[in-house]
Amino acid sequence: MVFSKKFTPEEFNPEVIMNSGQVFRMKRETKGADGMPDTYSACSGDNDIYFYLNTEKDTWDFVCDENQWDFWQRYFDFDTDYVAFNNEIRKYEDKFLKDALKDSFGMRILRQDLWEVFISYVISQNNNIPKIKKSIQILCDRYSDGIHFPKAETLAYIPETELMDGTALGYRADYIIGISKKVVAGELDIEKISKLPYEEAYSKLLEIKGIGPKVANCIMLYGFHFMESYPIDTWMKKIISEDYKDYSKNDYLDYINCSYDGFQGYVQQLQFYHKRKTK
DNA sequence: TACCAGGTTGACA
DNA sequence: TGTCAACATGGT
Repeated sequence: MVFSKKFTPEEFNPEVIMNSGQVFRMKRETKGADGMPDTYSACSGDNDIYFYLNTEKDTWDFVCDENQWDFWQRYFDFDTDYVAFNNEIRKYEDKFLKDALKDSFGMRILRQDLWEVFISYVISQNNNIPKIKKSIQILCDRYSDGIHFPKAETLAYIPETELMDGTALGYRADYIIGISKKVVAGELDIEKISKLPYEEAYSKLLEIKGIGPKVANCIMLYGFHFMESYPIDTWMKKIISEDYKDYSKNDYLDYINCSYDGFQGYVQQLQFYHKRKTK
């Protein structure tokens, strides 16, 4: 079934979203040839969708099972007004952030499948985005149907040597197996953690081997949708030292938390995207 | 060819 | 509590 929605470019831009480092398996399937529009695809849990800009009606047309539409509206966070966030950002004299905003019109923070986010960000540690995408796709090809993400029940029983072989996962394979085993054994309930208050969820995540502060923050933001999470990776460190030279690290974080309370994670996403694009 | 990449762990001061 | 080498591996 097709569901149409009208968006300004400031409200929705899949090109920006899928290249922002928050999601590793949203794809542009066709590079619109012969007057056909670019078509994008996404998959989350057991749900699948594709979508494209309908230039005749000037709508974004989403094609998915009728009973999955609610899921996808939540996934894309369509209930949240990102233009309101942008208007808050415009109030401040922050040149880097304003440039970042212009550069990333249509950014949104997705509500992704918790399990996939968990494993994806364990894979992301000390890694680069093309290689993260590659490893994840190999997992999907080898241990699922090539489209959906492998289940914990599958990953838990793969020998470490096998999981390291040809996947480029390296030492992270051990973490993935460990986490999968805990889920299967019922010792780790990700859904339950996602419903805890911020601080409690964060410290629960840090108890898990393979998850440190950065990965925990990413899971909090991209999985649990705690919009106040502000993951700091090598790029964000670069931004703080190069583009906010006048601040000490603590002063900088105070500035972010005070000025953009409740959507720090969105601000971070704009900054991250912009910095990588203009490197 | 070195250095880097959406870092974390465990050891040691 | 803070610092630091080690960790696998492909991208740049």
